[in-house]
Amino acid sequence: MAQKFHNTLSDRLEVFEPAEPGKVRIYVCGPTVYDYAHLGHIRAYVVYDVMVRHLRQSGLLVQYVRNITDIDDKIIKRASELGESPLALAARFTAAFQEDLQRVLCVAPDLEPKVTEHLPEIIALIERLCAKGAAYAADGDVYFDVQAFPDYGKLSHRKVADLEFGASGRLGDGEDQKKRHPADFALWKASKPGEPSWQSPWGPGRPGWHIECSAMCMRHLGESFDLHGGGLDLVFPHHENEIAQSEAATGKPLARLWVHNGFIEVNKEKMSKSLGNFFTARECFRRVEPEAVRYFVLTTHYRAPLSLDWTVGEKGEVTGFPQIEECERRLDYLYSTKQRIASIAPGRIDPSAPVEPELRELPARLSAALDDDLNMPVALAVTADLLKRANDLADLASRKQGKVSQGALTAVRAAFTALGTELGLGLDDPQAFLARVRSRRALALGLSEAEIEALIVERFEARKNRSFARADEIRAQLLRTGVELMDGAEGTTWRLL
RNA sequence: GGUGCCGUAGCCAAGCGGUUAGGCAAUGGUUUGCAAAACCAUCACACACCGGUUCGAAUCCGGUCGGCACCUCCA
Repeated sequence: MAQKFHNTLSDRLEVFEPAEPGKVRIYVCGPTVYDYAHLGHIRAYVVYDVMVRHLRQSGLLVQYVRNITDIDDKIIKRASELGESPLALAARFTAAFQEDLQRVLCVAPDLEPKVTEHLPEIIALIERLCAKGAAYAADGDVYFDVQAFPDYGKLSHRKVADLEFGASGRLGDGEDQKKRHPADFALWKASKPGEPSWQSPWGPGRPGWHIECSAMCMRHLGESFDLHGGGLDLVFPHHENEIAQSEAATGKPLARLWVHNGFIEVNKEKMSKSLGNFFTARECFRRVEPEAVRYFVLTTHYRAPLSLDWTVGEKGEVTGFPQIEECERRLDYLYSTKQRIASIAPGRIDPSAPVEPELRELPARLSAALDDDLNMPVALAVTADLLKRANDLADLASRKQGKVSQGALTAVRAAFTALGTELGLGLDDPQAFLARVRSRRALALGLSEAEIEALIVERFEARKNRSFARADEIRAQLLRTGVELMDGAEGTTWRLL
């Protein structure tokens, strides 16, 4: 089965074929670790996580590299504000980042290289560029000479002549006077006293923003590899510059397929650190299950904008994220369904009954959706179909004399497994997930689980004595506080509205 | 100024030239001591607007309107 992905380089959907059959080498630009990850970061890394999971599920051996940029101007600035050493600050936020991604069930990359561990590679690459005449030193800095690379602009589809220099209003720090051309960018920056620095042929300094990715991806994946990914905002200048400095040095295409994910938007604007309109992953995890955040990312195609809403209280404080809460309810449904399937009694299973062929096709449909430029919303539509069919089976098993086909159950379980391996959904223990969500909601409403349970016991006694009036009174009383009772074959359970 | 993206039924969201995408909400039904959950049905002859191409267009082309992004901080 062939995968198709949108290639930013050609701006078209392309059939994805790894250079080495059966093996895929992927590099995804990781974060600059000067703060906690926000939802935009989570979106990006969940998208590439689904991609990696899907490629692996398709039988490919994937080598997944995602860097950590642990030295940079913003890290230095934040560290000095906090009175912390830049490296300590970076280490702290690296750990937080890894923890956040783990909570949204992202598989760890095979390698997570750090800039500070690749200074020799970075310096060697800059020297190589200088030797080729593609870079020049100026007063302790080294710049890439854009005019020496005729292909400059091929990724972002723009011409150097068309660039509006200073459009973002960030020029004038003195760098432009050292540059031969305004589009030239720093490969190496001389350090100021007190800043972290490394020795180099140009004096003490630190790497520019783009060179580290070129050095690290080529170090770990070779001078040419299959797929390079990142956020849409990295297309220009970051990835354009990566291409320029890598290809100017090697003469080979850096990556064949360039994939970019869209932004999370707030009030139709991009969520970003600079606009200050972001929510950290941690803030969200306090209100919803991390897996619901993951599900939320899957609800929209990865290249389209994903718009985030939230509710506010009287003091203007954030009280919730309705869309993500909705995703949590979908996961509630998913886990309840899984639990229902798991609890079908052996006596209710008919080993010889036939299986609807549609049930067996579910994993293939899931896979086909992802083959098509990682169409996650369609994968969720397949998921909805699975859950409906699974509940149908569970309903059948709970009917008088009802029996379900062993083959159907096997097919449903296989589909659940595919859901976990391809989308990373439903990997938790159903009971644990459902109990956790319920407890958190009860806490948010200020309800005591023990009191609820006590009332359920009282109601059970009332019902046993056929005192339905009292039973209904308890139901109504709990309902007023937001607790809904559900009488099932195995006793009464409850949930929060 | 340059380069792109988006506008789909009450809300969210697929779609890439011809067959019911899907979800949420709402309403009706099956089920239940009463409920909920679950399932079924309806809402759905929707595709910003105006032209054009085509046997056929949400989908292709041209234009208009509205919104957004990038043009050296960004996932």
